[in-house]
Amino acid sequence: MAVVTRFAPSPTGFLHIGGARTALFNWLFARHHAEHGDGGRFLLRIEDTDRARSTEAAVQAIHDGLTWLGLDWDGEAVSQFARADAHRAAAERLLADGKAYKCYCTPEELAEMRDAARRDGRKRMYDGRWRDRDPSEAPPDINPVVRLKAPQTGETVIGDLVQGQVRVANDQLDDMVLLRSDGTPTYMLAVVVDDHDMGVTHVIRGDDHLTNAFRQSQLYEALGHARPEFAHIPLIHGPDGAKLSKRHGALGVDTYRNDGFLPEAMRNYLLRLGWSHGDDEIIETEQAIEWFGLDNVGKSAARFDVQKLTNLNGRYIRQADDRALTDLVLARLTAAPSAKLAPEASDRLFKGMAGLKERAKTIVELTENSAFYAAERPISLDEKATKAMDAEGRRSLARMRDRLAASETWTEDALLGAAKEEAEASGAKLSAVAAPIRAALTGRAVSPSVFQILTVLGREQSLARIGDALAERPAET
RNA sequence: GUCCCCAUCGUCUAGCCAGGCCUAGGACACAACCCUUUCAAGGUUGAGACACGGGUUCGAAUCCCGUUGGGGACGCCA
Repeated sequence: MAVVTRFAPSPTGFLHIGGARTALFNWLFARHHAEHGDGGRFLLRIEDTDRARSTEAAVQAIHDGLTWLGLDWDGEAVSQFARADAHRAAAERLLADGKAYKCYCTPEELAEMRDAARRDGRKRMYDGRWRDRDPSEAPPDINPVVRLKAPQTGETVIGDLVQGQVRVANDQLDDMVLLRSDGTPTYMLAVVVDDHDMGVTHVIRGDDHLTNAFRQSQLYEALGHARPEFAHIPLIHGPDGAKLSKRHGALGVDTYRNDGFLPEAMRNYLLRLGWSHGDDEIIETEQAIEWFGLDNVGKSAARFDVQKLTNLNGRYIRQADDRALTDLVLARLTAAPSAKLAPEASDRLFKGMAGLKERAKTIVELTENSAFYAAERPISLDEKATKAMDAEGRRSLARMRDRLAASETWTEDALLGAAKEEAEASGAKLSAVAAPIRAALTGRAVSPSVFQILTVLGREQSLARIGDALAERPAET
C-alpha cells in the first residue's frame, strides 16, 4: 500500500523546531517510500478549526518555514476548517447509529465534575450522565454538545511504531466531545475524519499526542474506519529539559534562518535528534531519504543544542557553493543600514570565498568576516588592528609596501616570498610582518591569509589600502 | 493527584529487541599538544556515562521487578 504521511500544524504561531522535525520525519518517510516504488506522498493540512487563534500570517509562516527547509508537500495544503461539513456529517452519522449522543451539561456542571475527579484522584472527568438519558429531559435553553459513546470496559491498545504496544483501560477515558454546542467540530473528530478521507496511512507526530491516539482509536472504531499506523516521536526539549515553548526564546525556524543557519544543516541536525544510523553524523538529504525509517527512532526526548547545530552549520558552509554563499553574504551586506559597497564587491567576495568560508560557522559570521572585501576605501581599523599599527608596525608596513610594489608578479607565492625576505632582513617573525598588512587590508586582526587577500584585492587596491593606513595618524603609544 | 511514556559521558547518540566480541564506541562542547602569517579548519591525545536496588543467568548496559528521577496528557485548544 502506498504510504501517505501528513504534517498538520495549527496556525497559531511560527513554525517551531519541534514542528519542523515532525515535518522532516514525515517528509523523509514519504520520500523514502516514494523512491522504493511503493508510492509515498507527504501532505500538509492546516488545523485551523480554532478560529480565534488561527491567523493567515501563521499559515504563511508555516509555508515559508517548510519551503526554506526544502520540505515540499504534495498537492494543495488542506484547510481543516473548510472541511467542517464532512466532520459534521460524520458526527450526525454516529448520532443516527446510536454511537454518539447529545450532552446538555452546563459549563458549571463540567467544572464540578473536573474538580471532583481531581479530588478523587481520577483521570476520567465527564461522568457520562447524558449517555442514556432520555432527550425529552433536555433543558430547553441549552445547546447540547455531541459526545462519543465510548466503550466503558476493556482496554484500548495502540501498536505504535516507535513506542511499541501501549494500552490504557477504557474506564480511564471519558466520552469526548465531537461537536461543540455551536455545532463546530472539535479537533479529535476533525483529525480522524480528515486523516481517513485524505488516505493517511502513517500518522507521525509528537508523543504529546500519544494519549490522543487512544481516543482517536475509539473514534476510528465507531466510524468503522481502519486505523492508520501511529508513530509517536519523542519531543524536543529545551536546555532545561522541558517541552519546547515560547519561553525558550528563539525557536521559530525563521529565527535560525536569520541567525545564519543553512537549511541543509538544520535538516541534518534535526534528523539526528531522535534518529540515528550507527555512528553517522553528517547525513545529507539524499542519504537520509535512503536510510530513513521509523525503527531507528529513539524513544526518549532530546534536548536542543545550538552548539552542535552550529558545528554542523560550519561544516555545511565549508562545503557550500562559493557562488551561493556570495549571494547570501551580498544580500545581508546590502540590507545593512550603512551599506556602501564597492563596485567590485561581488567579484572580490566570490574570489575570496574559499578562504572566507573555512572560518565561519554561520552566515552572520561569514558576512562580518567578509565585509572588508566589499568595503570602499578607506576602511576603518578596529582596536586590535590599530594596535598592530604601532610605530614598529608602521615601519615594517612601509618597508613591505616597497617590497610589494617592487614585486614583478602579484601571486600568493611571490607575495609570501616578499614577506619572508622582509622578516629575514628585519629579524622579525613572519607573523609580525603579516600583522600590519592584515590590519591595513582588512581593518581587523583576524582574517583569511593576507597573501590570499592581497591577490583577491589586486595590486592597485592593496597598495592603496596600505597607503591609506600609513597616511593615518600614528597610534598613540 | 490520575493515566501514559522515558532513563548510556554536560549534550546528541551507538550498543539493548536475538545477554558474552563493552576494561561501553562515535559526535558536539571542554583541555593539552602538533600544524601554522592571525583566526579558523585539520591532526594527535586527555578528561567524561550504563540513575539506584533487587532478581534471572556461568555471565547483564542488554531480560524481569521495584525505587528514584524526568517528561507528556488529563479542555466545548489543537
